[in-house]
Amino acid sequence: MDREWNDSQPIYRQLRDRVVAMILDGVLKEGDPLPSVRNVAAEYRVNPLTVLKGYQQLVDEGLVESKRGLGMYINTGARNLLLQGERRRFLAEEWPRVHATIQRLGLTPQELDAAAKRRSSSDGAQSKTADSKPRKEER
Amino acid sequence: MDREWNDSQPIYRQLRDRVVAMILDGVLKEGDPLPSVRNVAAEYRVNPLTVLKGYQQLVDEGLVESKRGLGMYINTGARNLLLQGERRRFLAEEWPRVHATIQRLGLTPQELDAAAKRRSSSDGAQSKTADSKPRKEER
DNA sequence: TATGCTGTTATAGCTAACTATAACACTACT
DNA sequence: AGTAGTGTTATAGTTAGCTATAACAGCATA
Repeated sequence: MDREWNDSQPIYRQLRDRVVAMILDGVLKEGDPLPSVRNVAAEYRVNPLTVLKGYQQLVDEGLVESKRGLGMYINTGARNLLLQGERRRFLAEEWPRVHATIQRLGLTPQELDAAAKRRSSSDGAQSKTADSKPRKEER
Repeated sequence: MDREWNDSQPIYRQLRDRVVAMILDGVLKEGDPLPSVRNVAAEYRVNPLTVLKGYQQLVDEGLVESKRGLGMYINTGARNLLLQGERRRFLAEEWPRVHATIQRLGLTPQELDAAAKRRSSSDGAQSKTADSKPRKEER
């Protein structure tokens, strides 16, 4: 399990995204309870408030419901709501930027496919990158 | 012209990314000066320090060189260095995540193509005119 | 020398994100 | 009633990002 956090985005946002991914992947089904705030906080060594903030986003989006003393439960229709909303957001905001980058770098479908497969394993070694230029060290 | 900033990333990072894009697109060529810190700050209504921070990243990456009293100039070999580095970073870090999202949402190539096209109209960075502000271009 | 453009540094203040610690409120189960 | 699990709120402190304002330092040219 990933215990690491991407430095380019707030933790609570990444937390929200992970739950979303789990719902879309069917790991968490409608009616299921989310992992408890305290559990997640302990597991990932993060402040409970941070976890709560991520969960609250999901509540605000109408995806989960909070039952005090019980837990937070995934609403019925959550997955469908996500498939609509996330698709729209991705196509309108994220994909155009990514697409432009792909064009800019001149990446081929072959390269992209290869990189996508390599995903599950942690890519430790990249051998082929030739750093031809000596780096400057002024400061 | 985009005066808007993406809320999901710090401005200085986005600024750095824009310059990188302009280098890759050939809008800025090696040896060219970057738009001055003060100009950019005024144009985008942003603090000069924020601009400087973005530019400093480029210096740290060995892409541009700073000449006090003159300006910041794109190093020779910058474009090549970028094509290497950005490709590696994108394939290793960004693409796997994006690819997973595409899979998860069940997006088809048709939908992706359509969304990609809808973007270039509002983007404008591809045209040859680098700047709306008339700049001195002698060196 | 004076002006006007560059990059750079210094102070100080604001907000968002995250943290630590603690307490409160509710529910289920024994 | 007691306990242990939930979510929730309160207080307070740290850091990163951004801002405003001002000054300092180097280069080119009239």
